Order: sequence, then C-alpha cells, then structure tokens
Amino acid sequence: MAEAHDPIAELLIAARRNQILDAATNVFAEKGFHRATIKDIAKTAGIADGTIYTYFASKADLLLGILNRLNETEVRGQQFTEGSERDFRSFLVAYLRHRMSLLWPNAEVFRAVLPELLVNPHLREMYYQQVIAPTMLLAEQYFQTQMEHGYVRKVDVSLAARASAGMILGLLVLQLLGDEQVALRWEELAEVLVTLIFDGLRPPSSEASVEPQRNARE
Amino acid sequence: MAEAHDPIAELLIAARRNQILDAATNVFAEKGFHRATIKDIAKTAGIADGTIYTYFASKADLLLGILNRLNETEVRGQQFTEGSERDFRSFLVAYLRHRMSLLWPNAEVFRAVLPELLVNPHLREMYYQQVIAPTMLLAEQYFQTQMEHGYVRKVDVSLAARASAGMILGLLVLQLLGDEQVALRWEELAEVLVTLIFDGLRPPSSEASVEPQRNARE
Amino acid sequence: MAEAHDPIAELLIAARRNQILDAATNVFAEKGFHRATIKDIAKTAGIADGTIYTYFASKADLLLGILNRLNETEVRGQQFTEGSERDFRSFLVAYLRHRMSLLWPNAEVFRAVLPELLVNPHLREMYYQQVIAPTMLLAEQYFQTQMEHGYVRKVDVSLAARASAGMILGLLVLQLLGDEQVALRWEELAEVLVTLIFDGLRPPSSEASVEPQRNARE
Amino acid sequence: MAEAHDPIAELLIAARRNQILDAATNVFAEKGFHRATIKDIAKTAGIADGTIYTYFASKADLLLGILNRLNETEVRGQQFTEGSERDFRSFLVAYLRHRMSLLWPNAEVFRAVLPELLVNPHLREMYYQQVIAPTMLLAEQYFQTQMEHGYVRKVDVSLAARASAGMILGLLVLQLLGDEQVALRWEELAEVLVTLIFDGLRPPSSEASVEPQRNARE
DNA sequence: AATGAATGAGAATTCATTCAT
DNA sequence: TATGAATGAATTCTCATTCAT
Repeated sequence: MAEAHDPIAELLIAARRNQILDAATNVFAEKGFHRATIKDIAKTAGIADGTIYTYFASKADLLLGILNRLNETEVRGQQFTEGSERDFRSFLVAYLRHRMSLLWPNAEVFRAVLPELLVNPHLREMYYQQVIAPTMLLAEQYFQTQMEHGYVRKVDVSLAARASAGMILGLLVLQLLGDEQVALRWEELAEVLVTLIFDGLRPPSSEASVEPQRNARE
Repeated sequence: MAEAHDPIAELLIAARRNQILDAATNVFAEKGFHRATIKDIAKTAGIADGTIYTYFASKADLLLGILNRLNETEVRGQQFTEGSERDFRSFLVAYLRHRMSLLWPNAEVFRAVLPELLVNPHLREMYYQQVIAPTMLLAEQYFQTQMEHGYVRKVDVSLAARASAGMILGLLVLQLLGDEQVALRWEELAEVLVTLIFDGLRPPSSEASVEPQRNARE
Repeated sequence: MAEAHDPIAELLIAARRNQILDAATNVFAEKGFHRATIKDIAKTAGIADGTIYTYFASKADLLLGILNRLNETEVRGQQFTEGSERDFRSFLVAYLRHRMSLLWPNAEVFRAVLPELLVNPHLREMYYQQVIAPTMLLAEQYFQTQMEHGYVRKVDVSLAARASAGMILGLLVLQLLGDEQVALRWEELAEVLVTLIFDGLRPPSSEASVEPQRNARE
Repeated sequence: MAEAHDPIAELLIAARRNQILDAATNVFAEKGFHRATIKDIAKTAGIADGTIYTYFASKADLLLGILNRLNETEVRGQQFTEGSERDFRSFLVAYLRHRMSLLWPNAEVFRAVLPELLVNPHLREMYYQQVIAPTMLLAEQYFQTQMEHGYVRKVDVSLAARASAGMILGLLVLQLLGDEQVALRWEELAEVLVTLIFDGLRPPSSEASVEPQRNARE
C-alpha cells in the first residue's frame, strides 16, 4: 500500500495521498459519502480508479484519511494560552475568532465527514477519542483554572465547556444547513458570542441591585 | 398511493404510515440513510418490502415523511410565551429545559435525518425554509421585544438568535457524536446554559470594579 | 371464474369481459403488453385490479381473449364469394377494400397483440392455426379455382396467396411503424394493389410485342 | 463508457460491443425484449452482468445498438441500379432475391426488434426516419424514373412503393408468425412476386382482347 | 362479486474492488 | 506503479397475483 523508506518516494506518496484526499473531500462534501463514487474521486483527482487502492485500503479508509488530516490541524490549533483576567474578554474574542477562522473555511470538510461520523460507530468513537474528548478536557481545565482565579463565575466546568464548544459546533452545523447569516458574518459572531457567554444577556442595570453593569455593543 | 376519503380507511392509512416511519427512523438512525435498506425497514415494520411503496413513493420520500412528522412536533413547541423581566431568567431555564425535553428523546431522529440534510440540497432547503428560518425569526422577534423592554442587553438579535439556537443544536450534535455528559445531564444543562448566556461568565463583581466597560470592536 | 348458467348472468359476464378486453386492448396498444399493468387496465375499465381476475386467469389470458375476439371478426369476414372473370378485377378491388376496412380500424389491436405473437411461441402457434392457416387455405383454394377457370395467370397458388396476404399484412405493419401514406390513403390503396397484382406493372403494350408469355414456374 | 482513441483498444471495444449485441439479438429474438433479462444476455455473451453496462447505457440501448447495426446492413444494400426495360423483369427478380437474401437470415433480428418498434414511439420514430423513409424515397424515385421511361405502367408511385416494400415486410412477418412456406421457399418467392407485380395475375390474353386498358389513377 | 392493500419474487442498474496488462 | 475493464453482490423498485373484507 505504497510504503517506502526512500525519503523521496515517501514524499511522492504523501503528495499523492493528499491529492486523493483533497479530491475525496470535495466529492464527499458535494455528494455525501455514499453518493460519491470512487470513479468521481479518481476523476477529480485526475487518476485512474484503481490507483486509489494503491494508497487507501477502501472507500471508508478515505474518510479516515480526511479525518486524520483534520485532526492534525485541529490539535495544533488547540493551545489555550493563558490570558489574564484583565484582557480575558479580549482573549475570548480573539480565541473564538481564531477557532472560527480555522473551522469556517473547512466547513465543507465537515459536511463530508459529519454525516458518516453521526452514523458510523467506529468512526464516531475514533473521532470522539481523538478530537472531541481532548478538546473538552482542555476546555474544562481552562475553565477550572479561570474559576479558581476568580476570573469567571462559578459554574459546572464540564457542562460549560460543552456548552461553549457546542455553540461553535452548532453554528457550524447551522451554516451547513444553509444559514447565510452564520456563513457571512462569522467575524462579527465572535464578539456576539462573547457578549452572550461572558457578559451575559442580563442588562447591566438589572443586576444593579446586585451589581452595577453596563452594556456590550450597540 | 393509498389515499382514501373513507374516514376509517384514512385512520388505517395514517397508522400504517406511522408504523413505517417509526421503523424507518430507527433503521436510518442505526445505519444511516444509505446503509439502511428497504428490506431492513420493512422487516423492522413487520411488513413486506413492497408495502412500503404503497405508502411512500421512494426511499427518499421516507426521509421527507420523517422530517414532516418532526415539523409538526417542532412547530407546536415553538410558543415563546411572554415572560416578565423579574422571572425572565426562570422563564429561560424553563423554556430551554422544555425545548431540550422535546429534542433529546428525538435525538435519534436527528441522527437519521441530519446526515442527509447536510448532503442533500433539496432536503436541506426544505428543512431550512420550513423549520430553521421560522425558528430563527421567532427567536429574533423575541430577543427584539425583550431588548426594547430593557430586559436584555443590547445585542445583534440576528446573531444572538443563531448563537442561542446553535448552542442547543450543537449540544444535540455533541450528544450524537457520543458525548455522554450532554446525553445524561441534559436536565442540569438548562441551568448552566442560562448561567452562561444570561448571567454571563464574568464574575458578578468584576465588571463594575475591575474595568470601565469599553465596548468591543470598533 | 365467473361462469353461469343463468342466461342473464351470462350476459352480464360477457359484457364485463368485453369491457375488460376493450380496456386491455387500448392499454396494450398504447404501452405494449409488458409495460401495460393490470392497474392500468383496471383503471381504464373503471374497475378494481382484483376484479380482472374474476374474469381472466392471468394477464396473458387477456391477450388470448383479445385474440379470440379478433378471430371471430376475422373468420366471419373471410367469405371469398365467387366472381366471374369479367368483373374479377372489380371484385378484387372491392374485396381488398373490404378487408382493409375491417383491418385498418383495428390496427391498434394488432399493435397490442402482434409483439407478443412474434415472441410468444404458444400464442403464435395458436394464432397461426386458428387464423393464418385457414386464411391461407381459403386464398389458395380461391386462386386455384380462378386459375382453373383461366381467369388468372398460372402461378404457384401457395406462394401467391402468401404474397397477397403478406402485402396486406405488410402494409398494416408499415402503418403501425408510422407510415402516414398507408394510414391515410388506404381507400386508394386497394385500387393500386389491384393494378399491381392483377394488371401488373408491365406496360400494357410491352408484353405482347416484346416476349411471348412464359409462365411463372409450376 | 468505454471509448478509446487507442486504435487497438477501439478494436477490442467494437468486438465486445458486437459480442454483446449478438447475444442480445439472440435472447431478444427468443424471449422478446421484456422477458429477456440482462442476466440472460450476459450469460449468453459469456460475461458478467455489469460488463454490459460498460458498453451500453441501458437495456433499451441494446435495442438501439441492434437497430443501428441493422441500419448499416440495410443502407449498404439499397442500391437500386439501373436496369433497362428489356431485362427489367430479370432485374426485379434479381433485386428482390437479393433483398430477401439479406433480410431472411436476419429474420430473428426482426423478431427481436419489431415488437419494441411497434410499441416504443421513440424507437419507432427513429427507425422510420433512418430506415423506412429513405427506403420508400428510393423506391418512389426508382418507380418514377421507370414510369417516365415508359418501362412500367402509370401508377401512384408513393403507394406502389409502399405496396412493394410492404409485400416484402409482410412476408417477413408471415414467416415470423410461423409460416413455413415463406420461410423455406423464399428463393422461389422472388419469381412469384415478380409474376404478380410485374406481369400481373391477369391472364396474358385477357387484357388485350377482353377490355381496353383503363389506367389506375393518375 | 368487487375491492384494493399486501405480498414477495424478480429485474435493472450501480459501484467498490480486483487484477491482468 | 498506474490503468481501467471486468466482476457480481447488493439494492431499489415494480407489478402480477392473492385474499380478507
């Protein structure tokens, strides 16, 4: 299956694999995993059907390949750098914007893999263990630290992490379902999200009795 | 295709349709739309393959049927009743819990339809127009009203609505991807969500004392 | 299968059979035997699918039914009445016109049955024995008689009968294949046919002068 | 669908197509288009079911393929060469015998295609335009020329052409319907046909003596 | 007798995968 | 390695026929 120890050959192999995965991603996103045919993918990649099987064991293996490439990107982007309380809000905005800038252009990749992820237990488990669980852990730990420092309100970190991540995920799905606001205005979205989950919707004054507060954006 | 004007026959037809849709939902959820076969569905429903075609024009039509049944449930649940400022928070909690109580038990229905929704433009458009767009509109109007009454902070209603709905949707998807926290602790989730989006993560004291509100983005 | 000895019931049964055969003829002619469905035929006849099976054993039996009705018409029309030499030509014209007037309006019945006749050995055998063979025999005998009286040239009666009958059959098929001349001008056709097969294409003067008549095989 | 510009590959493709069409012709002729299954045809051709679809888009496309191969044979055979009056009769005999020698061995091909031709408007139209109409035109022109030279009696060329061609077609159909005379004695048939349509059935003496020639229509 | 829903065998077609070249 | 024709299992859908009402 096209392994090599010659470094030049290895490079060629990696390039060919990527070429095929690019094609597969596009075709899966456009037609869905099942309606996409190996012929489609081969044609898109500009190679013969059979050649795909030199680099991947099966059609399902293409999906794994896409998922694995995604992982690398994902994981690399997961540094929650420390942010002091003072600019925590700004950090959040920047962080969300950064995450979304990584995610949104890859939306179509999600369209390609999500359907199968939802329905294929093996793939799902793999993705959960390799991507979702670590992400949640990181987010939980971060919230925990912030909470301990008194930078954020007390809250169930496990659920808060899921709620926050879920919001991003949900917005992505909303976009994939055809929502144009989410698709077009994602740069503004970060700010709104922070207003929601950091400032809260409660009007600044209302808490007044409890605590004085004023407003985000207008 | 099994239409009738005799009311008794109509009842039988409706019952048979539901029987088939139930089976289809289960099988789609378990195997995904494409891996599910008509034979599977028929067997699950306890009828012959051909009988399905007396009630539905095609396999894809089954998906539409499921979607349409879902609509009815959805739409019926969409009343945002007024809530005064004083108990707005409680209203939110109750509302979210209600929505989730409707959604969570139907999670598997979403697993059945979401993959095709993501990948089938026709279905997607239909679902967007019939379910998502009206939901967003309602949410926007509600936020708008609340904002005008000063019950909530000023915020872009369109994006806020999407963020809120997206959070629910994202949590549902997270659950479908195998997250057990979201699946098991959904009753607590409502409270956490409200803490996040109504109270905000910002600690009660911080806003007033620590820094005079500068507004985000310029 | 709807037999009865009560004469009134028998009449009803015959009527219902004819109603169904009419419908079947139309639908077979329009769609061909195989593309025609029992549902089509039932709908055309204005009855329920199942009812057809009260009167006919199977779909193929409908074809037999059509063929049998056709036989009756055919056979009844087969009287070759004597015609003296003097008006033999006129007789031929009248006879051909008569045959065609019976056949042409039933062209669509032929479209319904001919395809199956060509391809179904059982049906074909039955039709040959019951319709074609007797027709040929009659024609042969007639030619024979005419020949013996010296009213027509000496010719192989068997082949001449086939050639004559084949001409009619061929013209019918030509019409069914879409030829509009044959369809529209069939009343003139009889005259032309007689000019061809009775007078011959040879110009009137040529035969006498050019060559003494040798007879066609014996 | 198996196109190639490499001439060797092209040869292989043409051979495979012919192999499949041969099988299809046999199976269609034996069972009729609808009762013939792709499995039958594949088995007869000695290949796998799916392979047929590498060369033909559908079962109906096989019929088109058969028809097109037929066209080539047909068209090639259509030369009406000039024949002087003296040997016009001989020419006719030779020509008819030639036509029949082309047609009769292909009778089973007609059994394969005629049923669908009769019942499938699209196919029928195509066949009429590509085969029947040109044939009729040629025959008409030929008759016209002969008439102008005084070699044949005055007659409506359009209908005469149809009658002549119809005679051949009808005899072919008669053979397909099981007539053995037509099948076995086709070499004698040519002579009889010419006796009929050139000499005419009218006994040699009768025309001159009994009545002055009235001409058929003008 | 009439109905028409239910049945399930059967057919066309698709497409992942193999393998000879 | 690359190719793409060949394979045949698997799937959707159709429809003649049955039978309970």
